[in-house]
Amino acid sequence: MPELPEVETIRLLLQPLLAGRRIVRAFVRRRDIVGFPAPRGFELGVAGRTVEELGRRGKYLVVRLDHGGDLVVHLRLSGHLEVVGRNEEVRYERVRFELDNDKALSFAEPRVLGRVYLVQRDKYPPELAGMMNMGPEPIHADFDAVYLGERLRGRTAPVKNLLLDQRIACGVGNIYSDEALFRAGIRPLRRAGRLGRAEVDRLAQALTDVLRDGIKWCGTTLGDGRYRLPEGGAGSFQKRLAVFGREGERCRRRGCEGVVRRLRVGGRSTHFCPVCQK
DNA sequence: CTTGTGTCCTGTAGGC
DNA sequence: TGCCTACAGGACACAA
Repeated sequence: MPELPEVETIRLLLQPLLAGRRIVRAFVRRRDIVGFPAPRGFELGVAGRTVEELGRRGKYLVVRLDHGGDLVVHLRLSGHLEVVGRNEEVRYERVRFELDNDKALSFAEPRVLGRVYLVQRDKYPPELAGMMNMGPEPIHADFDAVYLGERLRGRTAPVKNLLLDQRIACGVGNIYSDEALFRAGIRPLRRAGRLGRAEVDRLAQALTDVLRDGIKWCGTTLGDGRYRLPEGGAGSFQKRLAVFGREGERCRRRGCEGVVRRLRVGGRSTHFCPVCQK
């Protein structure tokens, strides 16, 4: 569910609630949610640590602890972080971190696909290889059309697939890839290596823009409301989606008669306007 | 190395 | 109402 803008929003809102707080102890309520180390070691390693600040890398949230520890969280499709009252119960809660102020940080994950890790900052284990091999952040300056062109050159896979590859551009998921392709006027099934220079330019810019817009509007809360802000509110980028989830509806571009179509690309539901995208 | 496909796990929506 | 299937914001392990 959460892509870069959602994780960044969570980071920004959680930061003031957690920074400087001590985690009194941790309860693992579902063992396979802990990616590293073993659940018992995770609980013991977290207990007593103080949160220094919150960081993010792609879709990973990094809670920096004192003594050089990083509590790394990946929300995958349905994970959710929330600060709640100490006695408040949370549905689908998998890990609970008791804080020193009668509140608790709750990690809920109905599908149990998300993971938490406790690692030393200078020594990430192989379980987090995906994070180590991640490409640049599309919202930063080291991501540009020259870089993207290099990575797409010679590739025959559909461009949509490569946008989802975190080694190329981290933080991009199913929603924002569709939206970026729409803004760039490129069909998702186009072979990545066949894009022209102007198209790559537009795509790089569109990725940067759409992720920044997503952050600006606090992310995308779809109908099921699975992504919520840590205080419970909703994001608002869903109101600005051009194609994602709009199959059969009219294209948003002024004067365009196109109807949004949906197809399956690399097993993922994919949306585009057949008029605006070539 | 690249690519496509299946799998992980659970809940929910929609068809019959 | 109840059963069954398909699908879901992600990432990997594979096979070809």
